[in-house]
This record gives sequence, structure tokens and C-alpha cells, in this order.
Amino acid sequence: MPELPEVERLRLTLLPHLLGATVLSGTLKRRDYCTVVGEDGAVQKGPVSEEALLVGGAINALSRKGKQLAMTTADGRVAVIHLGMSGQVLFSVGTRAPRANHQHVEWLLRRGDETEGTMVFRDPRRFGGLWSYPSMEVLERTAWSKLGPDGLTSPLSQLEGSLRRVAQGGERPSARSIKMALLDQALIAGVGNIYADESLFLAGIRPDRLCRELTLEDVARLARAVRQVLGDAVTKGGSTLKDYRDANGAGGTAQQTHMVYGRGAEACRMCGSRLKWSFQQRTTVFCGVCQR
DNA sequence: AGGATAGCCTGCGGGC
DNA sequence: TGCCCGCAGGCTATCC
Repeated sequence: MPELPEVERLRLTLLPHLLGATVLSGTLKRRDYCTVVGEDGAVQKGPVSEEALLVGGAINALSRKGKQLAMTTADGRVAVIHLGMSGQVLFSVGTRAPRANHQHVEWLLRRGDETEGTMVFRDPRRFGGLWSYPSMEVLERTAWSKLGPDGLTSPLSQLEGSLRRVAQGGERPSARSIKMALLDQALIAGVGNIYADESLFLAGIRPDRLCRELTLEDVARLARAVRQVLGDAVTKGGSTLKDYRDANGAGGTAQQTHMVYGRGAEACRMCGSRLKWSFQQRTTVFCGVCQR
């Protein structure tokens, strides 16, 4: 369940291995795992050129928006990784990566220090994927512009602004529950099921509250909670529930301090009352006492 | 057009 | 022990 903190952690741990590295080769082991986007935004699945896999390029940036990670080469090409729900990107020194099943893409790199390294993208459930763009401009125009402000790096006022639009007194008050809204990447980018539940708990807001009934105070508190929950999780290396690993194979520890996620029917860490389950299309856990 | 829903996909845990 | 079922969820397509 990689969400923003896990992807950010992956970015931070990949950075020292990739910055300045030259892509010697790229292999797509599953043909339909990569989508090539053209200059006009048209998409094409199927056979992928070496160019699309960044071969021959020198990686000069790793950027992230929400849960998407973009690798850029000096000549402008971009490859975007979505981890989906079970995706992992592992880096290893040398020309051979540890073998595992479901390895869909493999890159051989020559790093700045002249040693060779291998980067493998594996994704058992295949909810993730690789997207190739001719330039950052096309990525921004066709995809990232549709995402809301990044939950971690956008100014707090923008997160608040996004939530305000769908709340009481906003431009288009929404009949959706706030839980569903938090999962909407067009509203705030990067929040998934784990951190939506955690943010709502911290803000003291019930997940089934309707957006249009939230007050401006609720919205301000929630925006701050989202920012804090995501930031804390990055510091802890993300949540490793089962699959998640950073580029070096290390797991995170944020799951140890979850207040509600995965704790249905257990005692609330704040008030001791029994946490409740609900299903807003996704499993949701909350405290009926602490959250109103 | 906003909002709800189905479906993609594999691994795993529970029940029998 | 082994099999079947249900569940996990990010995202897109589709329907109402």
C-alpha cells in the first residue's frame, strides 16, 4: 500500500544511486507494463523502444507528485513509476539483481563512481506500471496537472484551499464523505487509505461526515493533520505492512504508531473505547468518541 | 457531471 | 495438509 510517504522514501533512497548515473540498458519483461505517451498526449501500449526506457540518458532528477515518481534524463526524457499497491523498486550494486518473481522492468546503470548497478521494478499485483513521456512538459500537461496539490510539499494554504472547495461555504460543496474525498488524487495528491484514516483521526473528524457539512475550522484542522501525518510517516520510513520496501530493501516503522488503520475492534489509543469499522467503499477504521 | 461501482491482479489467512 | 473463498487497495472505465 505505497502512498505518498512510501514513494517519497523510495525517491530519497534511490537518489544517491541514480543521480548522474547513465542508463546502459532497459528491459521490459512484460510488454503491457509500460505505456508510452506521445507529444500530443496520445497513449500507446505494447512494444517499447529503448528510448522510452531512458537508455543512453544520464539521470539528472527524481521528482514526485503524490504517489508518482518521475525519473528524468539530461536530454529531457521522463519515465514515471506508479507502485500501485504492491510495487517495489530495488537497487543493487553490480550487474545482476537478486532474482524474484514478478520483475517487470530492469535497468542496468553506470553510476557516477563508475560502478555498475541494477534497478528492478517488481509488482506482483500489477496495479502499478511504468509510463514514458517525451518531456516533463508533457507529463505536467497531460497528467500531473490533473492532480491536486502534493500532500507533503505544497503550501498548507493549498491543501486547505482544496478541501475548502468541497466544504461548507466552498465553490462546489460535495455530497461525498470526507473519507472518499481524501482518497481523490485530484483534490490532494498522495493520500491513500492508511493516511486518510490516520489524518481524520488526528483531526477528530468522522470519516462519514459529508464534505459539504464540514466547517472551515474542520477544514483547517484536517489540512494540518494531513500534512503532519504524511511528514511523520516519511520520517519513520513509511509503513511496511507487507510488501513495502525502500530502494535498499529496508522497511519502514510508521505502522507501529498507527492510531486507527488496521486496528479495527481494538482499543482507541486516546480514549480506550473500541474502534469501529465502516465501509466507505474502502475499509475504514475510526473512533466514535474521538472523532465527531 | 458528480458520485457510486466494477474490475484489474496476486498473495495470504481463515475455515473446513 | 490442502483447497476454496474472501479480502487487501490505487486507479480507470463505466454506469446511473
